[in-house]
Amino acid sequence: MATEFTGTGDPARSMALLWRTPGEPVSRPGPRAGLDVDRIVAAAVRLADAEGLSALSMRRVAAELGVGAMTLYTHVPGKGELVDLMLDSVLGELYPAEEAVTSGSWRDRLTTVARANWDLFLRHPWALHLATGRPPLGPHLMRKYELELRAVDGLGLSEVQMDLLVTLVTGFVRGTVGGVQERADAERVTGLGEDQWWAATEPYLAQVFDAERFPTAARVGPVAGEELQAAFAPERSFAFGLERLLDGVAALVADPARS
Amino acid sequence: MATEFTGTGDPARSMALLWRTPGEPVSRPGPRAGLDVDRIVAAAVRLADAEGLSALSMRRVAAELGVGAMTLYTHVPGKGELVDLMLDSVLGELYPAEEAVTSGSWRDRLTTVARANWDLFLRHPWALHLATGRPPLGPHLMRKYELELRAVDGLGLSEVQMDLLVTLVTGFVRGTVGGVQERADAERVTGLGEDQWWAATEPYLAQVFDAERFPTAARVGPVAGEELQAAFAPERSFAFGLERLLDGVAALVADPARS
DNA sequence: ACGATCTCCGTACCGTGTACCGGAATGCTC
DNA sequence: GAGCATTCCGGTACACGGTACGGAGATCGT
Repeated sequence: MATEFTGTGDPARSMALLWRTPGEPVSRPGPRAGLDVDRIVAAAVRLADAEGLSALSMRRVAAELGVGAMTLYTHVPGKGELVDLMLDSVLGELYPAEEAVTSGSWRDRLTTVARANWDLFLRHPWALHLATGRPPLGPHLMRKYELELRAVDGLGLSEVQMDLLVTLVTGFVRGTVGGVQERADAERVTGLGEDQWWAATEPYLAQVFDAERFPTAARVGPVAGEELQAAFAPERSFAFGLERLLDGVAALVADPARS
Repeated sequence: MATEFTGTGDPARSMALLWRTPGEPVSRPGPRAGLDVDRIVAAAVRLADAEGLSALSMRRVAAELGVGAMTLYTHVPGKGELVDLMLDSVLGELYPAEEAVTSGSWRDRLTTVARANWDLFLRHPWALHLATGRPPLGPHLMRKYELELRAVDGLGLSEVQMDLLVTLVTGFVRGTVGGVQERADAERVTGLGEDQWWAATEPYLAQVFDAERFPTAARVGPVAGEELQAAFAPERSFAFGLERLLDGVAALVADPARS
């Protein structure tokens, strides 16, 4: 699994691709293209969904499309731009019904935002491993930002507070789903199930673990391990964290001047 | 920058290395080793601190130590185990003064936890890019877990709630510092400063951005961009998020049965 | 002195992103 | 219809990655 950076390509070329700015509309010489950007992006997303970001190589994507590796470079400047396009593409899946983010109580709206991001990361785990310090400013990212801001609009918060709040909620989801996903990824990478890994590790831990040095861990660890290993554990973490977060937001909404 | 997985090696071998279980204490034949695990780990941490996780290759670490690449494999089974050792090693920097996490109000204690994790990730940004679905259960990770649990002990919370809460706070820090760090990383990877990148991108965005479709973004974006681009912006995000989180925790502490 | 055992490491294999260049297909111009 | 600029396609090659393999030399117990 590799971390890819978004926004590593030429900004002009990236923006043109993201917004699908038509090149020359007139008919030009040369053979008709048997391939286009959308098909490449779709194939890359399918591949990354199925086998993870580490399986996403130009050769693999090309093979998936039945073309040579270098053919991709006719349509996409490089892997960096492809990753940008993949991300903006899947962001288009968010909020198919806009009303869900703009109507109801602010608590419901923020829950919708969190849940939507959660689901998206579950569908496309590779998106977690993208470093979006230079986000691909494509149409779907813009729409996402707009709708999430609307979810916190009209609460008497300042513009900066609104931005901070949206970032906080989406960041929380990113962190939480990351913890969940990393366990699943580990299973695929190591080929060992969680229980097998634990069975192989626990005896050695028992040898070195000093319950007198770590009394609280000795007390909490087993209980938490038991309780949070079940299938619904991710839901538990998500729900618990979101409730705390929303309670904190409620305090802010009640008194916006507190921060 | 690559995401590395912790816990990819043989559990038995990994645990023996993490806890530095002595092998055969008697003197054996063969030349004296000119290298040991600690020196390798220290060199690897230095390298990753300075140049990022993507620069961390076995060849580079070996070169740093003035030995051949394959020499490392005499002391460490592979790169996966080396990463485990690196992480547990830097976790040892946390909480040099244990009292800070065990005394004072719970709000102060949790602030200390968050701040300590924040500082650690700033010192060792590569740690953010480790997928810890199978955490290296070394002595320093154990100590970290113990101390962070103590920070939320005695508040009337259940064991599971304690574990969830610690995970929530550290997850929040991870997410927040990630956003900050990714910007700095992007600058190094692309060689473009944030302002240069924005200057190159903004004209294209202006061409395609439709203020009527995205009115809220049009209103909030510029203000937030202005306000949160300054040097202290990371601090702002961190402080804002932590206050919301702690306010939410206060509601839980006041009424532990609510979740 | 011998043999077992250990440290060190050169070579090699496969996989990566992509620069470079040649060959084939196409549509515009004349 | 001929010529040609332009475009698509993809084979080859390079530097770099982790590490399997096996050999050379050092050092100990016997």
